[in-house]
Amino acid sequence: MIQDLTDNYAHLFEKELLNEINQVGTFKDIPEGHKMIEIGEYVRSMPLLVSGAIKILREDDDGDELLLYFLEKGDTCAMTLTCCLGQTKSEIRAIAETDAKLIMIPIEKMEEWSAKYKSWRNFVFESYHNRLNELLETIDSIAFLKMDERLLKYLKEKARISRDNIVNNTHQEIAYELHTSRVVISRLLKKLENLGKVELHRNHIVITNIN
Amino acid sequence: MIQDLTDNYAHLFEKELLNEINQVGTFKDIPEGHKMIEIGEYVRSMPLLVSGAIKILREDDDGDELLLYFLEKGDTCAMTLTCCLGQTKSEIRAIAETDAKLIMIPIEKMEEWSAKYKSWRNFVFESYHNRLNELLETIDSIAFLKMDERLLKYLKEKARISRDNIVNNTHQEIAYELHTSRVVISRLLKKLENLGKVELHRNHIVITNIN
DNA sequence: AGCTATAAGTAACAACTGTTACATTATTCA
DNA sequence: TGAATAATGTAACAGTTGTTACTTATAGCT
Repeated sequence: MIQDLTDNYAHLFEKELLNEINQVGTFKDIPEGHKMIEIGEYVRSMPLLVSGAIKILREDDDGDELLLYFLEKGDTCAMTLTCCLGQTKSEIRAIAETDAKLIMIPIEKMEEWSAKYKSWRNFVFESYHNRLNELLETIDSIAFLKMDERLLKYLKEKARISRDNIVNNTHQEIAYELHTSRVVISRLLKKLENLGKVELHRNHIVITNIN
Repeated sequence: MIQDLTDNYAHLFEKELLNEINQVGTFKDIPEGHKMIEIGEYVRSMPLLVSGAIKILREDDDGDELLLYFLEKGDTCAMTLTCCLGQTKSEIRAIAETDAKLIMIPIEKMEEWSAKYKSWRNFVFESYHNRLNELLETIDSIAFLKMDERLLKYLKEKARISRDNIVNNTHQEIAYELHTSRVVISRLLKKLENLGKVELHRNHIVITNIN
């Protein structure tokens, strides 16, 4: 675990804090698709993401989903932070987008380290900052873009995360995450294919032109 | 200023911190409509809202606006927090929705107080928490609601803030904040009037049925 | 190979939202 | 008062998105 810490967080935290993390943190391996947090749950520890990607989803009263953003290496879940600190229920669902490794920190340490380590405070503030900006990005997409632009942006983001320009999702799955219907996605994807931007296959889409 | 501090923040902060705020904070009176923060600006001090309401707006590349949420008594601007700490440009615009009073705290104190006072850290964390939840609410509205429902929600929120069930805006202004067109708003307002939910007048709307 | 389940393609239509154009009403101010 | 300006009402139409229904294609499995 020392190695993972060093690789990902050493530049952020002072040595003493790294040692503490190493002592009280527990390492976790999460398989792709695993549901890590469900809406309404209480969260008892804070994850530091070491590798992989986590997708964060919102749901409305009818059970309709919406993808908010992805967490990646070096990120932590600001929503979890607020849940831990405020002892409130989770407002979001977290699912492993890829296999992921993370370090879990018991919530008791949060307050202690915030008082003790400037680097920890900065990390927490920075996390909030990043998450606010992600949410603003999401709002921009929903409010200002049409569905075809949102779809393209979504595909590029997915391709970036999988690192091979392939999106391993069915049209139905994409429709869920963008909160629209399968037929709409199929229609728009076909247009994108005609424009030479993607190649459509069963269960996956190849992004041919990343720009 | 002591009085304002006591009324609004005394239950949050320890005595020593209140004294410090009183020493370094400067009191500001803001008239309705005043633009407090513009997108792209650097922010050099942090506002504690004592009375009134501030509206927080997002803008896209074409200059189209969208209302994100309102700040009210006891709130601070989490966006400003991140700007101050990270020395980054503002992602949002802030305009006084009503006359407002606030206390400005120089950013240098942020780090110092975060180390020194638990109550300050809690306040900052709580602010982030609240702002994240406001943004989630905003996302819910845009993503899951149709325009008529968004409009009704908007009117109720405005009425709550003005405390007299009157929304002092033109259809055009409402259209800007919801990022749609004047004609759409006029059309939907007329429907709401026919349903007995509002009374339409020139330059203002009376909410007759708050439920 | 042939059956089954799942994924994707497509047409037709409905609903909602956005746009243009113009009429009507209210307010301001010279 | 009367002209100019701003706000609202309304119709007609266009574009986008959502829905239904059905067809076709593909992968997995016996």
